[in-house]
Amino acid sequence: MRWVLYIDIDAFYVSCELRDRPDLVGRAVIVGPDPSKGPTRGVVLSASYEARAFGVRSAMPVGEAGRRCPEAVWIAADFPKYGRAAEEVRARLALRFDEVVPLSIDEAAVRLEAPDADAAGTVALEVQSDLRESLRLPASIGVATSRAVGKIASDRAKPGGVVVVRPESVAAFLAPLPTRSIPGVGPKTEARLASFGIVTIGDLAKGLPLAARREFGDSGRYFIRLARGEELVEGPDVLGPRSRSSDRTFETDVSDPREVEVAIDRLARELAESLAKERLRYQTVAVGVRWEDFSRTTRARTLTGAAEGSERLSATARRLFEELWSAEAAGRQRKVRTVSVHTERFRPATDRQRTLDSFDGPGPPVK
DNA sequence: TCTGGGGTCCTAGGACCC
DNA sequence: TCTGGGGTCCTAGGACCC
Repeated sequence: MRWVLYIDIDAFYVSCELRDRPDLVGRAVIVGPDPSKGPTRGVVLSASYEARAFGVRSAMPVGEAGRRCPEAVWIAADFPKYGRAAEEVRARLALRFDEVVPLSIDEAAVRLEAPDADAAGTVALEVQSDLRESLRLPASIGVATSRAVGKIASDRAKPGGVVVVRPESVAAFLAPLPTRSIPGVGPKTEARLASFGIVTIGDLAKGLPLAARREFGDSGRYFIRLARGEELVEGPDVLGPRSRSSDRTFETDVSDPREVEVAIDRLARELAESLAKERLRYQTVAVGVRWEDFSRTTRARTLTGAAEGSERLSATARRLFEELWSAEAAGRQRKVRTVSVHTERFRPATDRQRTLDSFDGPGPPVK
């Protein structure tokens, strides 16, 4: 019988930091920019369960988190460290499982053949101890026959548990949960469902009124299949990256377009460098602006062929920003909070020597 | 309380083609 | 002269996830 183990590392960034700072185990620890070190527009990236007891949550503005939990120990984020730890987890899982599907930096699913639910649950417990002992990382694991139910089970298993859902119990397991527990249902969809009287997954299992069926379309059909414990079509496994972007939020909102253009140049260079490392060429370039009122505008252009290097990226991005800015200047004239440079439609870079702009200037390429 | 920096997927309209 | 149906590509925006 085929099972899915859905593995989720608890409070991932904090747990990575605690490996280097065992003295902080058991304390309220928050990864993010320390608000006592001056004003910042940052948010909480990860909070230990001790900090969560004070009401601190991921994505909360750090000022709010500092007020809720004054005793917290703050640690600045170290993304390369977390990337390495994620690799360690995947490598460890690959020792035991043929198919390891990374689903985010702190989540992965593996396929398992096991005769019954008890046997699958035993394997999950072994994986959990293995990750704890070999990598010193705490995991929650959901065991089910589909990835989606496995994920929901892993959420219920947090922190540090294992939840096994037998195939015949899927609908009963899900029925009392709020629709919000479904991956893909956020606050907006939850509210739209509630307006039809659908609050729990059990309500969904009964079907949707005609008006709701029209409104939710394909996703509505998916929700109902899930709620009834029917077989689900699993998304494709590992694909290459589909897009890459870099953004920058200004410390204070900006009204001078030249200042934004300087930032765009720098973002384009960073992004081109990261794409070059992965040997990817891009064909679509976009620029996004988040305005002072937090709304967003984007402008995209697809090039006639795949491009690489920062010159082309930067020039295209600047042109898109000019268009976007003049449209705004003709109307509301809001200040810019965040600017982003975005690329997609990738093709592998060729071995042939590329265009001139992969050089930094005359002479041999630097580095 | 005042909201980061990454990403993915979906929808919808218009252009364009057969 | 005014017209169908289907498909793909492109763009913009939105919802959602970690």
